[in-house]
Amino acid sequence: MTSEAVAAATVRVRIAPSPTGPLHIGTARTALFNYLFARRYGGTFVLRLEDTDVERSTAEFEADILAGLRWLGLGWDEGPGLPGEPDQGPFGPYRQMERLARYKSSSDRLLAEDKAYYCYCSAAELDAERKRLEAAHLPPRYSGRCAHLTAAERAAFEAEGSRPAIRFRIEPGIVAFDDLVRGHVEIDASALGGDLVIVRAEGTPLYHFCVVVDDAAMHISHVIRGEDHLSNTPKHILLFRALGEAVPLFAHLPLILNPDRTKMSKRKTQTAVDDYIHEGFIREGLVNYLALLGWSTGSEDEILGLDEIAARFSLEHVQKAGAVFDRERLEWLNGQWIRRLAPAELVGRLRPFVQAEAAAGRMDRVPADAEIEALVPLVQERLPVLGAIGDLVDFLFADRLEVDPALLVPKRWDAATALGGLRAARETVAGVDAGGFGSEALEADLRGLAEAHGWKAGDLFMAIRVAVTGRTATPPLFQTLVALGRERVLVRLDSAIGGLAGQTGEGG
RNA sequence: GCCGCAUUCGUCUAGAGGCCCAGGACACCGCCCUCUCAAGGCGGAGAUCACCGGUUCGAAUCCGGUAUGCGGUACCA
Repeated sequence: MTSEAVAAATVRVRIAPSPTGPLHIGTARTALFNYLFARRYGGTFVLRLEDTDVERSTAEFEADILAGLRWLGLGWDEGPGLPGEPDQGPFGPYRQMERLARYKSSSDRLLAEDKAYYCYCSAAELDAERKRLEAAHLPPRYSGRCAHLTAAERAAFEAEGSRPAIRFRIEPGIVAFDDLVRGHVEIDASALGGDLVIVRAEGTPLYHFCVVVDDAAMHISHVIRGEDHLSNTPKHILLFRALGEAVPLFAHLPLILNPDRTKMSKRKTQTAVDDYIHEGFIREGLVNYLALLGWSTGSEDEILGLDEIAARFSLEHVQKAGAVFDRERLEWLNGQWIRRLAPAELVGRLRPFVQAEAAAGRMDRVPADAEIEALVPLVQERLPVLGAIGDLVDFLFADRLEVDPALLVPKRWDAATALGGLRAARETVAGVDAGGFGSEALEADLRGLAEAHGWKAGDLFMAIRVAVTGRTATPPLFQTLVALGRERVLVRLDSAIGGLAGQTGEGG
């Protein structure tokens, strides 16, 4: 579709998650594409909760989904309000369980027009029928047994106390539509499995029915959703027509895949947006990555913020084939965005992760924001995710350090050399008074020390690094020493010397 | 089984008949930088554009078929 054609129409799109689980990466991406489409063409982005699966829907999942979408920055123009608050928008309510009367009146109308009928078949009967067809290698399909019941037959079922479901008549014919991503699609209605249940015997309406009633009522112009709904689209089109409603345009997005190229699932890939948030992925990184999963700018630009993406977005560059979720690429992009954060901003984002380190006992106190900000230059380019902060700085805020004596001995050294090196380093550090305890002075002195003994500076530095941090990979050593402070450096060097001396059998 | 959709480096992708013996990014490998880890720079390897036929002077790009994969096929969404 050309952008002019889109602009000519009033764009109204929606995301319609079911609160039957935490916000899923796939839902987040579908929401993102809808949001982008609305932003790009000056349209309205609607949020609707599809909570008719009462068994599995919960208020907690609902809260998680709304919070996740907000966290991503995907604000909606119309949708349900917070608990106790009114819904926003002229076409509410936006929770399907609050719209039951509307589905009822729509199904009544279909019934009155004989476009739908009552079906008394039991679950057991339908199951047996399906099994029989399967065994005969035939596609499962409703027989239509209740399609033309007489009033007397109906009365008999009612007398038995059996409660009917409502089925929508699927008339024969070819259903065709022009998908904005896939082009022209045609499906023979005979392949749809027969007349479709739209209301359960127990009285609640089913997804395929609600989605159509609501998309019509909410004047949705473009249905942008996952490819898993492509095969269901003819059912929806038939329902729109039966209801006398305008059929919206459809755009089916490629699926997000597991590494084995099956539809992304919890079993094989981490799917909850929450889990990514807790690992320290930031919204900029996640949004950027998700936008590039199945869409491209058409150019080689790829590090883009939400606003830039919205300005460039169009369905024309949406990919047709499924896309494997690549966590490494997500991490890279996330790191790119972390590096772009202003220091004060990064401190704010880091705070919860630092607090979690303390809560987990890996730090003995929670550092103040100013302390974290002082460390930003040392850590900012070393964080693929915010959660990596602990490994980088926890030794600075831990009273006691566990040091593996084996790590104190650099590869080219033996234990005795390491011991000598650490003792000499201890003396050198002790020789720098508190006033002159800066990274340049320390580096100059320690390099001088290494040279005087004929040691490779890197070896000496590694021994010191392990002694004061317990780790072999850390931020730059001299700045780390300064951050630690003279006294603690001396204490830790002493402790390492003691440990190593014990190892080598030598007295302190 | 039936119906539908898809198929460019391991992965995400650029590509709309000649600019492509296919470009970028992640990952991988080297080198540089370097106190470690990163980051950054430079370079490398990696795709007979699923396959087969056709159209055309010329096809990754158009057409047909085949294969493979995935999705759908519920009184789930």
